[in-house]
Amino acid sequence: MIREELRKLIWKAVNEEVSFERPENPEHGDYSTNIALVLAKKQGKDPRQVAETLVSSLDRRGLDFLGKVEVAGPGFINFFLSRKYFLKVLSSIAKEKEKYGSGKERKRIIVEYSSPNIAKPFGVGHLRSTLIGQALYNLYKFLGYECIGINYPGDWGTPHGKILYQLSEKLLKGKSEKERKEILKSLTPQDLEKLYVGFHEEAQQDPTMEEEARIWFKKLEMKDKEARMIWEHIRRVSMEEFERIYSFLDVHIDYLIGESFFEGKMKEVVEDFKKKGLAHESHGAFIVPFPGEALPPAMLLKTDGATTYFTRDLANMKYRIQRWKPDIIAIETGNEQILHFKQVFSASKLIGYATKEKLVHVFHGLYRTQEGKFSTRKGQTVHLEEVLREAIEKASAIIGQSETARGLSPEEKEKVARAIGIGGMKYNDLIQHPSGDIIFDWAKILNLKGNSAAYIQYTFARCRSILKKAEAMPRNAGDAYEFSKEETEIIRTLNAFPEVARDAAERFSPNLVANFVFDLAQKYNLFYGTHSVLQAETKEAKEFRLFLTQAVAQVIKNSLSLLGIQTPERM
RNA sequence: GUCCCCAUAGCUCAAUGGAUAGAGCGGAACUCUUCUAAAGUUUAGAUCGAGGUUCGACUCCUCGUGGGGACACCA
Repeated sequence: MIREELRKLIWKAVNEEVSFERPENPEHGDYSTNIALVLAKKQGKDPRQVAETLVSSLDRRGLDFLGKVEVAGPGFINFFLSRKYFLKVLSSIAKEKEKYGSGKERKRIIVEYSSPNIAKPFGVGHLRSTLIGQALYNLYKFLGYECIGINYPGDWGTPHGKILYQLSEKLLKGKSEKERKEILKSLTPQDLEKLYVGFHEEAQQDPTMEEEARIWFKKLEMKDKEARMIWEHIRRVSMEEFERIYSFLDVHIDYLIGESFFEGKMKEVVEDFKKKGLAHESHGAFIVPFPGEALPPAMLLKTDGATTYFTRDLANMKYRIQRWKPDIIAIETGNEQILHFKQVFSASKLIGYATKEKLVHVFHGLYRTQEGKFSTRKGQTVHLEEVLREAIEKASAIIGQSETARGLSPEEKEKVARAIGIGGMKYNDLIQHPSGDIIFDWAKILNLKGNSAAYIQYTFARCRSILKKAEAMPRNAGDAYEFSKEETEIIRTLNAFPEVARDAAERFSPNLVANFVFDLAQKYNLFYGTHSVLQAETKEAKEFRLFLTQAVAQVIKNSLSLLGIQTPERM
């Protein structure tokens, strides 16, 4: 990557770490650094002077990617890439194809994401973790990391007492053994949702239900056969539902390790903390303080001796680090868990479960309506499939009118409609930085114009269409051709892709990739409107533009695939 | 009460401390005998407030205002 080369170049000259930016304005070069401003400040000199001196001392031997280097403004040093290098970018893409931009990091990362709750519906809220997590997984894999994706569903804890209570009271009571089996076997996710919502409504009138639920969970913890059997059915029904949704969304998570998995592993954690004197008794509970860290203490054991999710997550950390020895652990959840993970990470380091591992909590904001809160109670949940179905329908309608899709079979059209509908849903989420709340807006998700997945997919299809109509692909981009402003802009953008992928991974921000690919598509569409590829003025121009078009299609595909979005050939 | 997240155009979002704060939607006006008009062009429109640090602040610091969340027996 050029950024690294330039860094080395400056390092050789002044022994300083520098950062580069890619200026929006092409007049400011392809890369720019403010190093002279920083140095001038330190040395009390004139920044432009410092910049000039630095530029003249650069050892440019053998660096044929570099064009002119100039000092501008208050003392920026602007680097322009050479024509030769621009052509090389295109041939690299042609050669490396889906590998263009990828890396060879030999590190290992665990990404925990999705993690829905058993017995609750998979709403739009859970979608965020699934999509962001999957995109991060894809990104790190692309950079060469060995990725371990973990789905950590909430399949344990008092909420499950509620559903156990509901099932046994409402559906199973007074039934014969055979009937009970039948009922459990034919249980649907909708049944579970109804029972769960029903519990909260009824518990308002009858507070004793909460106590009953606790008793049921206690039974489950005590390995009561009956409770266990019902729980397993609930778990199965939920997981089947989730799997169905994952496969619909084209999401694949390597491991399914739920909270229940750590049931037997928490005693050990409590012992570890006791042994090292890192936890103490307080008001009958057992807590871990964080001296000097401005964190409130976290609870390891409740007064009744039961564990908490803090205990569970510590067991989880210990297990993961021992089993996989990762370099990075990234956990994707809602932002309401920020404090919790600060505590878990700190405690993991205190106790020594984690040492050199980089622990990252990637948190996302919640879905909201424009008016305010999204009330998940009382059936206000928006069902994922409802949204998707509508998105797909809308795409179908447009495909029906599309001239170029005319030759497609109904099955193919359906496939394209799905790619567009699901892509739109994913893009709507990933275009935004994870941390903020996200407004649930039907119009925006269903939007097929402007900044949307469909716009980018459409641009890809345009490229593919041109390439198919061209009789032959040129071997290289034609040296003789002097490219235009629009074409230069596209190459500059293509060159940025490997760096964007790295920045997005490093900052855990898939939205950088989404922004990038939209920008690329926009630039190609601008080019498309001003230049003809197949009817180009000269042979050289045609060859160059075909080569460029091919490169754009490839990089759009690489980018969207990082986001988990498909690129149909025609639409 | 303490801590955390957020605040940018009418709406939804961008912008590793950099050069003229970018897009999309919506509004107004245009461009299909021309490789896919799901496109393109033109146009109006914004950094919550007050201080501070800096050559330079949407970005960093302090104090406010507004929205959301967490803070011992829910996860």
